[in-house]
Amino acid sequence: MNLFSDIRVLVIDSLDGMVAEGALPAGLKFDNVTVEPPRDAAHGDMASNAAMVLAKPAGLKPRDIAENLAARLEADARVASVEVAGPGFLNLRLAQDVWRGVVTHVLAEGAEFGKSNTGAGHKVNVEFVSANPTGPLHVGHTRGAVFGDTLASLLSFTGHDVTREYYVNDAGAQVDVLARSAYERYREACGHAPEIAEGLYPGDYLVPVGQALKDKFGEALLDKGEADWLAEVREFATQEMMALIRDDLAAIGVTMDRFFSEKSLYGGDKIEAAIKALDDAGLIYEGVLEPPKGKLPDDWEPREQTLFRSSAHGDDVDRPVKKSDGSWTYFAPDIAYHYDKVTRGYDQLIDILGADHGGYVKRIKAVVSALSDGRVPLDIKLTQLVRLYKDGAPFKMSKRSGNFVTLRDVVDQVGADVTRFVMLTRKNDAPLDFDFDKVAEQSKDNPVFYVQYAHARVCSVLRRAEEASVPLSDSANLVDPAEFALARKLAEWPRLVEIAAREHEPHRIAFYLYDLAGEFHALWNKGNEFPALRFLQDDDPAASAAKIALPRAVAVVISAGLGILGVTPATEMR
RNA sequence: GCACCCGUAGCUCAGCUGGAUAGAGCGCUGCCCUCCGAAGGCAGAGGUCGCGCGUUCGAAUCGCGCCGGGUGCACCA
Repeated sequence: MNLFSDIRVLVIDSLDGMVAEGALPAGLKFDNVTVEPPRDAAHGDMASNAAMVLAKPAGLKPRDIAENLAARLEADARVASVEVAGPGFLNLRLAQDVWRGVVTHVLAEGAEFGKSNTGAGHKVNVEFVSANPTGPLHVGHTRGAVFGDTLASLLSFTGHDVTREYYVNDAGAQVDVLARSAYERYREACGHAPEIAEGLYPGDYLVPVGQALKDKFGEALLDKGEADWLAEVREFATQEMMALIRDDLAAIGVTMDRFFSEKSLYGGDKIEAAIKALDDAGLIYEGVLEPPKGKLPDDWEPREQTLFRSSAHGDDVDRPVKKSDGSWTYFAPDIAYHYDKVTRGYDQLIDILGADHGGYVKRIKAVVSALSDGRVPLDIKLTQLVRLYKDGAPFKMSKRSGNFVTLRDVVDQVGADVTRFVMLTRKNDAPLDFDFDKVAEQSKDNPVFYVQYAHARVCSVLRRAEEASVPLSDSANLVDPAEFALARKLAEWPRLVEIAAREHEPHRIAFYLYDLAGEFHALWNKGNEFPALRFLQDDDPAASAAKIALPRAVAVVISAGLGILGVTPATEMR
């Protein structure tokens, strides 16, 4: 149930009625008619722009349309009053029983409230994290992990068939570097001093891998040349790293449905098939790229290469798929991977990348557009930097020394719930400050706490209600403006979910929950001043039951919202 | 030089397929516990929505051009 779309249906029906009676010309499109919560509560519960958007095509004055429409809307039992305001807004006030009904409805629906079937029959693939299997996940990956996982949950909530997928870059030069780094740790385990050359991965996390190699191979690899051990060590170390990464993901509650190996694209004809598909579309040719203007690399030389005409699908320039020596570029397996996704029958692809990969967006979109004939939309979401603060000062990370803050560090210090919520307190494309001290704080400055506290307060009330043998009733008794405001906020939940899912913006859930908690805390405190507004009415179980329905409904929605975010709702916070 | 992202209150940021007098938190000022959890709440001050054109009944939102900040820019993955 979405109260806003319900009322919009009422508006559209009324407009149809006007058409039937000749008050409006036939053939009007009502697509642009909206029913929304007004920014200013003084404008009522809902506002519609119907009269304004229809005035021109209908050749009528907005206010004339509005007044006719208003009279029709007022005939509906749900509508208490309608006023025509400003240039032709319709400001609706709904009957008090509608808001009481919202509470009842929320309680009846429980965790189902706000779910929708807008995504029914839609297969969506969300690819995220996809970090190189060369070490543990760090904070930047954490943001992408939380964002992707939450978006996936949100899309499930709206009925989509969602696949969470991780693309494993297990075929490039970086896994050779991993293998060499692990080999040094292996030598170390065998009693030799390791030589961690410049360019190798220095992190301690490879020490146990070295030990494991020794356990497996004994000292058999020591005398061999690199050519003889590289493949085996690479395979082993990559497996170990993926195990590490899976554990990291599990630590913040992320479970992938599928890990797609880049290596699996080689050897068969996967890449060849993908390139052929492009070729069949006339998008592959041999050519020489122009040097970039204004920034000429020192070693520029014209080279004839196999190129993908990505510029035909929105990219700025064409992109090489083969190097001048005939081997594939890194881009070629990316093409094959997205081709694979397209052929797996998804209706929508979503890639979540770090902002430093912004330069690849157009070419990948070009690939999907070309290979799906424009049928499969690809949305690429970039997640901006996470800036760490500790004791009020920026926390420096140095990749070169292997001294970076890992996902594990963060989760160990502040917990998965807090980490997840905080990662969504900014829009994905805005930089995020992550302050270890602020985030651990239990005060209203900390949005996670603020929302959790609201939920815990409801649970506290319910515990007391049980002690006082207050029966639970789904019928709410709302009288005060603060109570109606809260019910109104609850009614926005399904609409908010719909928008967040459509825009692929899970942060909206976090912001909504913060607002909802704010309305709840306001009402709670009003009970200090006006005892009649307290949820528990002394020695009056029936009155208490009617008052408790509203906070119970709040808890239902907070719980559902936090569920999408992957955060546990706290029942007490002592 | 080109592309993408960002520019909203002193600070950090929201802002709904374009809607009315642009919001929140922090900070600042002043208040509220014989009272369900004050780990909370209420009120006040504070803004040329970077700038300029344009589209529109209506622009923070859409288009174009500037200015400022970030990121990325040939066979490296």
